[in-house]
Amino acid sequence: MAAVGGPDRGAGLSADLAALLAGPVVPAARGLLGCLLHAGGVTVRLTEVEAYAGVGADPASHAHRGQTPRNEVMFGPPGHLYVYFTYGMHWCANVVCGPAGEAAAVLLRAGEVVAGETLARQRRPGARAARELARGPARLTTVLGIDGGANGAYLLDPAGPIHLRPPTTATGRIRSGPRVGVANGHDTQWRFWLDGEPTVTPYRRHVPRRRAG
DNA sequence: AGTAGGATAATCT
DNA sequence: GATTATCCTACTG
Repeated sequence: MAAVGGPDRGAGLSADLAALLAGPVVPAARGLLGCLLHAGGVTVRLTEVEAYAGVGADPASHAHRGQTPRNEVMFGPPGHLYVYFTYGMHWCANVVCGPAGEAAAVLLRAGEVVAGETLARQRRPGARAARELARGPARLTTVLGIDGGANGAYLLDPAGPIHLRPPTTATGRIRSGPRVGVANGHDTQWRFWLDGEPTVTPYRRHVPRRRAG
């Protein structure tokens, strides 16, 4: 799919962000690129995201088979954080999109640490280059100190402990491709990233894990 | 550079 | 009981 969209000049207002998140998930995902997510004393500029649709529409979505205790937040109003635990050790964070009742969300895959780098490095002792700090969905939550306790947090209150702000600088060109690591729906090119950003993760296809023994 | 395997537990069937 | 929207280490070249 060809890259679409030019530079987004001028920082939008928080009201614009709320309207964006209340709309369809794909434009919302694109609009989240370049936004600043602040949590735990660290600020990250989002460089890579993935869109997930609601019930029945997207086999890769956690909401595909309907509401469960885990994905409950996805069914609520937009602008909240959906956090889930996976692979026995990793937390991943999503921004809920669309009107309440429609369970769409945008997975935050990677970002650039723009503030609080000292704290970020303390949380990720193994990281060497700065670009590695929040390069990957579980790394991003680690750097921000996000875990299950942040599930459901409202992101559009600038005074909140975890909040999202519109871009302060022009965002670059947006590119798109297949989503990373999903078992189904890999034909849908719902991964979006900022062209040329070093913090974007390399694409990896889903590889089924064979059980031991 | 790229690939392979292990870690480790909530969630859903 | 199988699967998982991942990451790290170790190995090969």
